[in-house]
Amino acid sequence: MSTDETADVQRDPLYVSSVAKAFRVLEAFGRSNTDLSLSEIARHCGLDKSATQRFAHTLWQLGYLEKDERTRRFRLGKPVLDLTFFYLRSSPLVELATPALLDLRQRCGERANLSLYDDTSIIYVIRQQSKREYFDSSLIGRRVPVFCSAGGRAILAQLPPAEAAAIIARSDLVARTPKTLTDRDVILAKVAQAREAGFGMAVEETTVGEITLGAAVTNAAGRPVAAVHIAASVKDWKPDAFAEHFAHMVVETAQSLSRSQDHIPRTAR
Amino acid sequence: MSTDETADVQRDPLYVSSVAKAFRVLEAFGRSNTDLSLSEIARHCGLDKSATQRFAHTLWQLGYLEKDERTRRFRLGKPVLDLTFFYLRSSPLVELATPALLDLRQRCGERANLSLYDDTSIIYVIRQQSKREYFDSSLIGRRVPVFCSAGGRAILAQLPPAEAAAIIARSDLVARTPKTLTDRDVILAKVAQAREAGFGMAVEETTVGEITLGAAVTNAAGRPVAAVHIAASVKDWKPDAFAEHFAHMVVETAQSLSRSQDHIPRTAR
DNA sequence: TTTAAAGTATTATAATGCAATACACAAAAT
DNA sequence: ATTTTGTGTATTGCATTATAATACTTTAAA
Repeated sequence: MSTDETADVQRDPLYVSSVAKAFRVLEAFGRSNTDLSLSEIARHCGLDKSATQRFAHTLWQLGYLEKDERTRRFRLGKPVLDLTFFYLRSSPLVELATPALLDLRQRCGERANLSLYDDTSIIYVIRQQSKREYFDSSLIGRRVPVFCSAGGRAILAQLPPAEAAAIIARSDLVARTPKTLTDRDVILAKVAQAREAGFGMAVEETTVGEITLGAAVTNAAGRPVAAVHIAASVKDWKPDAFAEHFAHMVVETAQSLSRSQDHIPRTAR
Repeated sequence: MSTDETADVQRDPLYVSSVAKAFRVLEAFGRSNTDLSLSEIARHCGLDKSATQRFAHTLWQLGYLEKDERTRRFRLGKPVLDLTFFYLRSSPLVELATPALLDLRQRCGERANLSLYDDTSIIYVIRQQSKREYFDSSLIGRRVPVFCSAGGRAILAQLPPAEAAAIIARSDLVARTPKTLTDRDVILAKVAQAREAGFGMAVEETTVGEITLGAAVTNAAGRPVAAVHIAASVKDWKPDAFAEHFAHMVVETAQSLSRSQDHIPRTAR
């Protein structure tokens, strides 16, 4: 992304820059929620007309882009879904968590999720939905910053405090709702609180009207790798009551997944 | 994939073959459900040692592959999940179907799914789960052949008979369970039956113990683009009773999604 | 009808990706 | 211990391949 980084990899004889450009084209579709014309793609990913033409064409040949012959606009192709399937299918954690989250949803009657930890964000990988909700929230692959999510704070709480602080420092502390906490120290206090309690909470910080509660899943080495969390409507639950009713279930589920991480034959992380 | 096809694209001056090789590396992970070593990747995708080395390295730099520094084995990276998110988020059909399927699940108490049609297979994109089930079945991105699935047959039934026959002819008619129908004519009869009834059925043809019922979603031009389907246990339902209870709900949901395809502002297909 | 803008096709140039090869390391096998 | 085999990593000269400029075509707007 940064120019320095680009300079670094230019000295790397194994680095094939064409591949990087192809992915910049695919990633352009993250900046728009509609289909894109060739020149829109070029604008989004900063490639010139020729390069965009060649990579869009190649990706289209491979099926990773679809093209509407009438409007000449591109969209992502269905093979991107295959890659996600391969990812999920090969994850022992996802496999174990699937039935566990279904149980959790049935026991608490609210939406139950598993998210994977990735640097400054968490990514939703399993969603056991119970009620209608905001569309984006229902999708696999959604990223949410750690600093303003219940699961993210639970994860930060399992990291050495210095490391957690570094993650926050590296995060883009932008408010997603009017209630998002964006002050570094206030967030760290919330993380400390999560460390104490064994679970994190966030009230309307990522989505208006939504209250969430999460607990971290750790690997055999004690490092957080994921979070189990549940979400409900602020109309149905006051924060205290929510925690009192459900915290123990969420924590239990997360701990049970953490324990099973030890016995997994395939490589952990 | 075929040698002819490769020859074709070699004459295409816009085709960047490095990109294709990179995707062959990613697709290698579809052939295994564990992580892969460099030489295993090479074997799976038919690239030589050097090429595999360079593309795996590049994909790793980009984050699309993760590498366990201890075992030196690769797995897919989390960014592949982002692409699926971008795909799903930009699909008006997925957006509309999400609440519709949740309703459907709640009304019939069984698992409700939306799958997209792609040539000889359908791909699961929304899953509203209700009970524990076979792990693979719970994942987004799973592909199932049209010839042996309820939704697939419902889709074939909406195509001109000649086209449906061509799809079957092109399909790899391999049995997935002891009960999978693999005879061309028997399958076409099932498709005709689905055309008559307005919905398709399959009993233990893709997964042992599972009975499924599906209806096609068509776009404004009347072409099938997806299928709504439900799945239950053969222990709970005999085929006739299953259809009698639920067929109308599934068909209704599919039709309602088909109708709404007209009014979508963004490009349809 | 003109003008602009976007998409598509072509091509000479050299930079880039290529594959052979050499080196390093580990785990079996002897 | 010592060899052998398989795997991962690093290097490099060569020419294939991707590149980017440009010209052409189509579509949309003025």
